[in-house]
Amino acid sequence: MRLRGVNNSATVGSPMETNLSEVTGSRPKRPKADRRRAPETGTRILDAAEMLFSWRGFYGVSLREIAAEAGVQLALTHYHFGSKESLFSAVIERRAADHAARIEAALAEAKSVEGSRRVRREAILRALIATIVDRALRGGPGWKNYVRLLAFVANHPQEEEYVSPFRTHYDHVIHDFVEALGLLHPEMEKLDVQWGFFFFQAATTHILVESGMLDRQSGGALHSSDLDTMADRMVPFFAAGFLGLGAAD
Amino acid sequence: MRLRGVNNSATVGSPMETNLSEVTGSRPKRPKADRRRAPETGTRILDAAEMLFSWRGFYGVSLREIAAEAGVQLALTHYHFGSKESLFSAVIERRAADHAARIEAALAEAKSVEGSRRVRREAILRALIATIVDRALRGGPGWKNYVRLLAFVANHPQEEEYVSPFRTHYDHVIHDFVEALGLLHPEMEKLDVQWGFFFFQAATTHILVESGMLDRQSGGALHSSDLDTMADRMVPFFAAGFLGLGAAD
DNA sequence: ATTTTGTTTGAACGATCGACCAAAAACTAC
DNA sequence: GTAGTTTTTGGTCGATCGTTCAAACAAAAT
Repeated sequence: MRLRGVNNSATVGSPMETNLSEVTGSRPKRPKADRRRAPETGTRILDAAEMLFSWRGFYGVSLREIAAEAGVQLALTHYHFGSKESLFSAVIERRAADHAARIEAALAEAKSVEGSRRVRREAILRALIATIVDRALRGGPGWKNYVRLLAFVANHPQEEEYVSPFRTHYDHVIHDFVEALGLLHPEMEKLDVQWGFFFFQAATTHILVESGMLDRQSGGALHSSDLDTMADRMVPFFAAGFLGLGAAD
Repeated sequence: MRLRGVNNSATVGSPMETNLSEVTGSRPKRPKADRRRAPETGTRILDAAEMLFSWRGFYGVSLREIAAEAGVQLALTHYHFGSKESLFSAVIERRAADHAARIEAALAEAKSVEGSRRVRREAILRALIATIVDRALRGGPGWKNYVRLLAFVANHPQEEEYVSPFRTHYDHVIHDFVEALGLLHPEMEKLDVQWGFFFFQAATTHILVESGMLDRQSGGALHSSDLDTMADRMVPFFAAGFLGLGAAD
């Protein structure tokens, strides 16, 4: 005879949103240092979900697959994260803030680069692609999946509801890049600056899903997993692209 | 007590693959002109599937949703197309050959354009994007959904099995574009030509899903649905991009 | 040692999934 | 009009979906 309200969110002692745990610490009991009790489960589920979501998207993966991949019981996914959508959000929340901050830091450094307009423009573009590639290749095992998931979601129509956590963390990053490029190019139409960066960002997100199209076309000579080489080619290509939209060089 | 073999594909009188109906006409009965009996059902299902798949992908749509959208019984999807995967393939097969042929025709015309290398390069790039945009905007109601579905699938990892029908129709198109650009630019590394066109194609497919990112960033000044304007900006941008990879101009 | 709290187990629930079928209906051919 | 074929109907199949629960277990706190 349990009351079954509108949404009796998660049973009694569920963790749920341990993300914002360092707010002001107004919890009734549980005084101090308790990081050492559940060393894995939550992380294991996040890792498995991150990997599977990045390949087949939100709809293409079941909680049973995630639990099996993580080697835990199905019910633990609900205990730790409440629902499938919350788990998806948690996967994003784990890295998004750090990722966005790294990109912003790289942009800040790029804005202080001296040199010709071409050099400074390339520095700005490199700040985005190099930071993303760096995380994908040198951020540890989960990061590559996260980057692919980021690209996967960015390529989805805006109508989908589960993409909103991404927008929260990355929209202002994109805005800052457009602003920096606009300041560098007062001679350009503001709309054309937006177009140019949009093309750059579109290519970036598409390529990161490793669709394998490139590998097929080149007969093995090129590999979409060779992200460092790709970044080295993208920067001069898209920097030159701005010339086609009226950028002075 | 029906025999239930490995795959007793579709019950007795199912149409199934009426696509290749103009082969050599070796069917036993059914002599001539019978186009006027089932004016809709199959088409209605295809239209509904095309629309729903383009927004939420293969996994995100159920046959019941498709049937409801088409206003027909669920079982009719199985009767006309056999399975969900076959229906997905049929959606692609309906337009892919025509679409690829239009792009190839535009490329052939572009290759005969006279003028500077810049002019000829822009003509080649325009052949792809303008043809796609033309179908999306002026091809009739279903085409816009098809183009979005095309982009949706192109942005998926190659491991997915249901993307193969797309590859069959479009891989050689991409190859021909790379070849044309390579002939126009003998001074460039062949790999760089591939990179350049890959960036162009990546931006194209990403943008066509109408992720709405552009609309948000520009505060309403730009609309990703304004595809004609986008094509006009893409062509000079990506044509100039090749300069960054060593193209003479 | 006992209570309290947090975590895991194993099993179900109602709903929905793709697939399938026998019978009715609609249509064509004779 | 009757016979034969194609299309539609309404329903069911087993499997799987996300979610939920009571009970068992583990770990701290008292």
